[in-house]
Parts: sequence; C-alpha cells; structure tokens
Amino acid sequence: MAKTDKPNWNGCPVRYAAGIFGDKWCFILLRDTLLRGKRSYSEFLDAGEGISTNILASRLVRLEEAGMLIRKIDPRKGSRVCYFPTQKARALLPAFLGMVVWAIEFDEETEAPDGFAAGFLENPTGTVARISAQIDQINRDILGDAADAL
Amino acid sequence: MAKTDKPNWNGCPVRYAAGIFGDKWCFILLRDTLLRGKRSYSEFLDAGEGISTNILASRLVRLEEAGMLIRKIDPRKGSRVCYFPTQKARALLPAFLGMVVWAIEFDEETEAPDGFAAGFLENPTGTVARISAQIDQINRDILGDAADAL
DNA sequence: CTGTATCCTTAGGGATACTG
DNA sequence: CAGTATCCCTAAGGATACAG
Repeated sequence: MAKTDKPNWNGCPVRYAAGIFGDKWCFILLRDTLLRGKRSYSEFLDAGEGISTNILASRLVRLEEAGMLIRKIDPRKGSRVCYFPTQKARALLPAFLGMVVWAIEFDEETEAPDGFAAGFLENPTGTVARISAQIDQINRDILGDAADAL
Repeated sequence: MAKTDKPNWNGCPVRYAAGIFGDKWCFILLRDTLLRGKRSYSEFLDAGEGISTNILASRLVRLEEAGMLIRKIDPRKGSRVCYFPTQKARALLPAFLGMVVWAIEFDEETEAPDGFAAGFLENPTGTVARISAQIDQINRDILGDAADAL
C-alpha cells in the first residue's frame, strides 16, 4: 500500500490549519486583509462584524505570531499602524478562494460578484494572480518601494 | 470599476465557511471523514484528538444540519451508525487539499506523504478525483449499491 | 455501540473605561 | 489612532455516569 493511501501524518497539516483559522475571528481577519484590502486596526474594527477591541488586538497578535501578518507603521502617517499579509498568508489564497467558490455554490444567501466563481474555476492561477496584484497595489499605496520587502 | 474589484458580498461566503469549519472540532471531523475514511462514532472518538462524547455528538449534529454529513445505519451491523460525507462536503475537497498543501509547505512539523503536495499542485483535479474515489470505495464497502444514493 | 445527561471549571469574549 | 486593562458573564467543553 502506498504511503498516500492511508495518510497518517504526525504533525497533521489539517490540525495545523485548524489552529490558524479554526477560529471565527482569525478567519474573518484573513478575509479582510486578503480580499477586502483592510490594513489598519480601525479598518478591522469597523468591518461591521462587531469585534471588540481586546479581541481584535489578541487576534492580530496571534496572526502575527503565526507568521500571517506583519505589523508596520504607516510611513504616510506615523500614528497609523498597518498589518500586511505575509507571503505565507498570500500562499493561502488558492485554498481560500476555493472555499469562497464552494460557499458561493452551496450557500443560498451568498451573493457573488458576477462570474467570480466561474472565473476561478476556469483559471484559478489567473484569479489568484489578479487578487495578488490587488494586494500588491494596496501595499505599495501605503509603503511605496518598501512594499517589496514584505 | 468592475464588480469584482471591490467584493462587498452581502451574504459573505467567508463568513459562511467560517460558520461551518471555523471551529476546531468540525474541522477535524471533516478531515476524518474526507481524508481518513472514518465513518462511525467510535472511530471519530478514537481518532486520538481526545474529543469527548458530548462534544462529538454536538458536532455530528451540527455537521449533519449543515448538510455536510448524512447519518445512516450500517446495514452490515444494525447497532452501528455511520456518517457519510455529502456531495457538499466532498465539493470542499479542492479547497481542503489546498489547505493541506499550504500547511505542508509552511508548517515544519508536518510530515507529508511522499510527493503529495507536488502531486496536488501538478494535477489538482486528478488528486481530488483519486481521493474522491477512495471515499466512494469506503462508502461502497459499507453500503454496497445503496452508496449510489448518497 | 451510540449516544444523553449532568456537573463543573475555564476560556472566550462583549462592554467599556482608560492610556500613550 | 491603537491599543490595554477590567469586569463580568456566558458558552464551550472536559470528565464521567448513565441509558437505549
């Protein structure tokens, strides 16, 4: 029997994933950074989900420690702090968008942007690249060339 | 600006997904059904994660209500109950495996089966089909032809 | 074997006041 | 603006006994 027939991972990747977004708030924050262009504390706070300040702070720390976010002062305005998605977080985009497509298909209440699901299924790599480019753009708007170092 | 540039979903697909597996135990149970061939209460209980009986029962109900699992008596042994992953659950496989690949890449403790990640990246559809076939096989072993009705 | 029912403890998290 | 610090309370969940 091949090794893949009966996966018996010691360090289980699913448990690892569960540790990171087997939590409602982390899940939502990842959405906000990856898909909604949110970067600052106040933007997360006003995302409309009603997260309270202490919880938000704790999740930002958790995601930073998990290597999903990088905390940086906004060079345009020193009092502003921004959280940027790391490469690790962005590497999650294919899976993340896969979930979005899945939810669009199975949740009746979900209203998807026109053609989004179809576009992803036809060309996942292209869709990921497009959204990744949007993320880049947002980061460059804030950090300029320093965004390259993310 | 195209509609997809600024997704502003009313019924948010990410929140929907978070509602279903933005929970450690549901996440683990989905792993057990989709990737580890577990079907019965006792199998879930002995999966080594230390879930207690009341929590397991509550999550099985939750996943059944969410349309992710179907509860059926094992025709081979009447006292045995099995939970089968629905099409909806199996439709999650691409995204789920995407997460597995992601975890394999970023979690140092994860030990992946040989070539699993590479195989998925080269041919996601094929990998999904292969695992889906394994799921089918397990279901048929239990239900016989009745598995077709799942 | 597949669950309920109960007890009990702790962690999660909402509200809110406060701080650099 | 970006958090900390408390308070308080509920819900989650572990342990375990029991039941159909």
